[in-house]
Amino acid sequence: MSKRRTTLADIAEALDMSPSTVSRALAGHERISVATRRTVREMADRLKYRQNSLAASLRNGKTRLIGVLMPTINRSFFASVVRGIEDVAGPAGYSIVVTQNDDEPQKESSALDALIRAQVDGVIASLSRNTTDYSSFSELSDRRVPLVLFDRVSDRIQASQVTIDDYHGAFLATQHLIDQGCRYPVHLGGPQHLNIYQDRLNGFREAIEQAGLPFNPYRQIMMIDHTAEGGKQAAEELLARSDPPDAIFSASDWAATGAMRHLLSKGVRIPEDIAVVGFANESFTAFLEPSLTTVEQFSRKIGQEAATILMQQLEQSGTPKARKVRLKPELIVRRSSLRTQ
Amino acid sequence: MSKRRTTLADIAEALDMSPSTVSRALAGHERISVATRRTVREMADRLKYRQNSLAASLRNGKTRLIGVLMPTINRSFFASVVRGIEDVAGPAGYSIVVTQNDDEPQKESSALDALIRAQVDGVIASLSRNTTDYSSFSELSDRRVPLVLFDRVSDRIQASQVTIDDYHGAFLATQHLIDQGCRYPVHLGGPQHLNIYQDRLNGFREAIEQAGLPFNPYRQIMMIDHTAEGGKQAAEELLARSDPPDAIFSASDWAATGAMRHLLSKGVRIPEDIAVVGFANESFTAFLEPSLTTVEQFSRKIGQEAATILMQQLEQSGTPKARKVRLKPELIVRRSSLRTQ
DNA sequence: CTGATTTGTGCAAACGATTGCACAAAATTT
DNA sequence: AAATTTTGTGCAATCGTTTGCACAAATCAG
Repeated sequence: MSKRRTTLADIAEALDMSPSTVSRALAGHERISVATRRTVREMADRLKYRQNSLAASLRNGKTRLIGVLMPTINRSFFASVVRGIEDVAGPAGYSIVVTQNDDEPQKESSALDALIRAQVDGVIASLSRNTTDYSSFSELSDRRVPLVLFDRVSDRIQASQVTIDDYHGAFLATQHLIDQGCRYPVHLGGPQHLNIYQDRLNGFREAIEQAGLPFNPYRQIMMIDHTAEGGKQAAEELLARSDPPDAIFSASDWAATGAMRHLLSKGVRIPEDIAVVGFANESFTAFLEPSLTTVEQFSRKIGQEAATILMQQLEQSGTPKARKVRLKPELIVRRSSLRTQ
Repeated sequence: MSKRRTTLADIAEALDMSPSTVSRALAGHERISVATRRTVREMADRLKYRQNSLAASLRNGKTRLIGVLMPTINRSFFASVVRGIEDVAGPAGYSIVVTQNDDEPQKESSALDALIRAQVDGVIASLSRNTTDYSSFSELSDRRVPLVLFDRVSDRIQASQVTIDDYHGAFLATQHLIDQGCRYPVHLGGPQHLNIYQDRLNGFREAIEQAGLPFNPYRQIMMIDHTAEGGKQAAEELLARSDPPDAIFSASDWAATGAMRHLLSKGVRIPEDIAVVGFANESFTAFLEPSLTTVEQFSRKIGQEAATILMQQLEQSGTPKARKVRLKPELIVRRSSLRTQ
């Protein structure tokens, strides 16, 4: 059997021409006669030739590989983003190398290392929860590898950004709760060094203040772990208060779900006693009982945007102008917050 | 600025030695004196050298890249599998290239093409729903690229396989329903040319027959689209019957969820009137009302197993012995099926 | 029919890392 | 002190493609 894979040289030999001609013929170079092009293509087919992109990349400095770095692929938001990236990058002839940081800065930098070694043409990344040292990223810009950040971004890194307007989403959600007659909403927030959680909190506060309602940050903001369990614990704590809230706006669907389950198990009526709104529009939220009002953040679209921007930066050589795109989120009103008829 | 990235030659020049020595020093070659090794490593650090794996791969024929091909990454099962693959492959120094087939055979073969061109060392794949032509896969074996199939596999492709025992999972689920006193369960099945759906159906049938209950395939098996909507439609149809079932075993959690919502909205009590069991243990199923009994298929574990097998085949050169691993699923009993106290 | 283009192809040098072979210097043995 | 082994390093080829330059043959203009 032919142990070695067929190369340009093999085709050349079979056709008694030089590898250069074969290369050009396959590339559709204009100076190669149509006849030769056909012959070469046929022989290439017959020999099942596949370009060795390693060699090609080495030669021309482009791999058509794009690196993706995210906390974990294993969560619907991020998986959707990858999907969105693929939507755009795939048809453009790019392949995707996925790496994860597990919210550990150390894994982040080793993942970036791997991507650099793989000579990816560009990188799309969301920061780890604990990233404080941005030097790993500066290595990218040193090497002129275009970078697009999404969701968890930082202005301290020189890069394009794709985010959703978390502030606006939170504002809409809170305003909606107030519209429904809630007067004392509580926000389940996340780590404030991440812009997304900060923005959601700000939108929450702003909506309350604009409505002229009293606002007590100590009573109306809880920092929690954004899991179902974290939501449950928060709900427990809230119910134990002498003045439980009449609404909960969670920065995540998971915590909202956990809270909701606990409240229901304690006989609290949703939304009559306490209205609940989540964030992310996880696919299952429509099927909860009651169905959960939440904020759609168009994760797939985020990936598409990020990839589009990256593609642009890759095509136009030399122009590094960082772009910032901010998508508008959308409030999805469902039963968990719908008090009025 | 240094436009060009630093290469071995740069380090060699700075240290006034040959690239060969530098290469060996970095690789920790024993014949290089410890002193030289140190000097070289320090200079490499100072110059921020990163190996160009393209060049290295081209030279030694290994890319330390593994290709993953699946219907869509955008579904929790597959995202988890990727996670599992990463768990094993990452620490072993491999990077992952993700491609999708969207259940279209044509995309499947072009994805494989891309992987071949990228010279991946091995491939982990789940077949597209409609794969009938296996020639794209035979190109892999022609090129001696090890292949591990998972979940949706085919014996017509020469490759290792990692699956879960769908038959057993379905059997357990159905047996449980019978234990709970159900006498007339209906199965919501999927496309029978996929082994997984076939196995689930067989497990269902077998459990009924072993229990000595009557079994009418025309009344007790429905082929549906496995989405929430598909489940809802199935439920509608079942309720319209003169003899509605007393249990539903769905081949997916999504259909089970859709069915459950519809049943509840029509005043059917779950599990008293109709017990429901799903398949997959999607993360949200614990939070449905009632919480959904389902079958855990250890998706992350599947990925880990597949990667482990692939790693083995990559390390031991020349031994192609295909392995088949079949994981045991686990029944997760929750309220949607728990009739007895 | 001569000189200027155009057309079609080949040569050879990259791209960056690795490695078999060679060989000098140092260390060891006799 | 000579012979042998060990240690440390360099030379040069190689992996498979691409491409600037060169050049012959064919075509065209005058």
